[in-house]
Amino acid sequence: MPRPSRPKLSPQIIVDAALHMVDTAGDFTMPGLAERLNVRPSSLYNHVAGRAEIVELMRARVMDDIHVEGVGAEDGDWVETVAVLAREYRLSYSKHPRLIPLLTAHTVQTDVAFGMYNALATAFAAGGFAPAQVLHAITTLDSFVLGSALDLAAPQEVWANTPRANEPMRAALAAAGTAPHRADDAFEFGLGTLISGWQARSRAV
Amino acid sequence: MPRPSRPKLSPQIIVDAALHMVDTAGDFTMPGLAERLNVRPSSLYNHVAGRAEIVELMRARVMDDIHVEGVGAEDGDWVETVAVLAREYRLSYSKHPRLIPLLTAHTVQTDVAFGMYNALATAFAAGGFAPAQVLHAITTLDSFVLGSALDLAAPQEVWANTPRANEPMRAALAAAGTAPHRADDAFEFGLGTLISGWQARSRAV
DNA sequence: ACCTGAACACCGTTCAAGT
DNA sequence: ACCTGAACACCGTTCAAGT
Repeated sequence: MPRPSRPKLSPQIIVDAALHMVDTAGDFTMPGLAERLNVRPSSLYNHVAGRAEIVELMRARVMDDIHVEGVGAEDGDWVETVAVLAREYRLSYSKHPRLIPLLTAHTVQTDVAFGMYNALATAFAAGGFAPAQVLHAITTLDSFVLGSALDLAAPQEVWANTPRANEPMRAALAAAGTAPHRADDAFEFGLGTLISGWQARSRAV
Repeated sequence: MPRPSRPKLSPQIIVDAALHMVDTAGDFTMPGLAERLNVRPSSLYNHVAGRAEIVELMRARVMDDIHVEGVGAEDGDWVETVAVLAREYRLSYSKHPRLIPLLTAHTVQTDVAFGMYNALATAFAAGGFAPAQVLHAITTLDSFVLGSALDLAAPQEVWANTPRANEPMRAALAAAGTAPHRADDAFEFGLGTLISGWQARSRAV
């Protein structure tokens, strides 16, 4: 069968399949992708430039998943706006935790996330931060969310049975347990810490 | 020349060369490594298990570079201790920024960094945090430092000429400029934010 | 326009053969 | 003990050939 009346492939279809492979296997290859789509590897190149472009399309997919509409108008609470955006940002990552390591391979800062950056800038400016501080605050949140997302992809029993922990560390590990939402709790705690810090610095101005 | 009286290779030598390749080229391959060491690729396997182990050895090299001795004894200021450790932690990453993406590929939490985790646990416990919060605080710092390190590997003109920025964002970008230490400033700002937040929560207990 | 088959350069790894 | 050469399976990509 040389060519069906309707194409068997599209960027859309390819990205879906690649994302599924990453979710289940932690990575993807062009031959593996082709097999999954019942196609020869060379066929993929009729729709995407190559492997790198597929990664970028997955990045865009995740970023587009972030909802910013409506959040954080002029109606006041900049702290709440930042918190909502941060959670939304991380939530979109958490849907495909194993994708994150692939995305950090190049750190190509596409402008896909600009909707969120704009919303954050508005919120921090409303909080009274100077322009230079606004960018730093956004960068801080960005670093924290990305780092937290990497934590999601880590194996569950990260710090299990560890003989080399001292007393405070051992107590901390015992208290945290291996709760399935340990990473979630840690994220909320960290976000709370950042917000407390921003509030303190906002008042200090 | 089949075999010299003294070995031409060692894990030490291999890691040095790999690190140099990553620093200059952003990545390394087994053939490239071998060529640089004037050796055939298969020779490498007499000293390391494979490519993955080389990556782990580079990770260990970076982590061992962190100095924790002496810092944060019982002598009081837990905030200062945390700040020193965070800077030390990030400094060791910043010496090989292009290595970070390779390290995040697996997020293997080796216990190489346990000296620092222990020191952090002691400091946060001294700050009055409950055991469960201690682990969350450490995780927060870990995420933030790792995310910041990735920022270091990013290209310089990250947010250059961007038409889609709104007014607050544009002002922020203009204020920050493309200072060579923009990432450094952002890190210090973020660390300050976290510390303010921890202090606020410490007092609140 | 889009799928295929064959080909290429490259990679990571293994292993018997050498000294 | 340690380097080599040959070999293997696999990968990403190209491109002329088909319809």
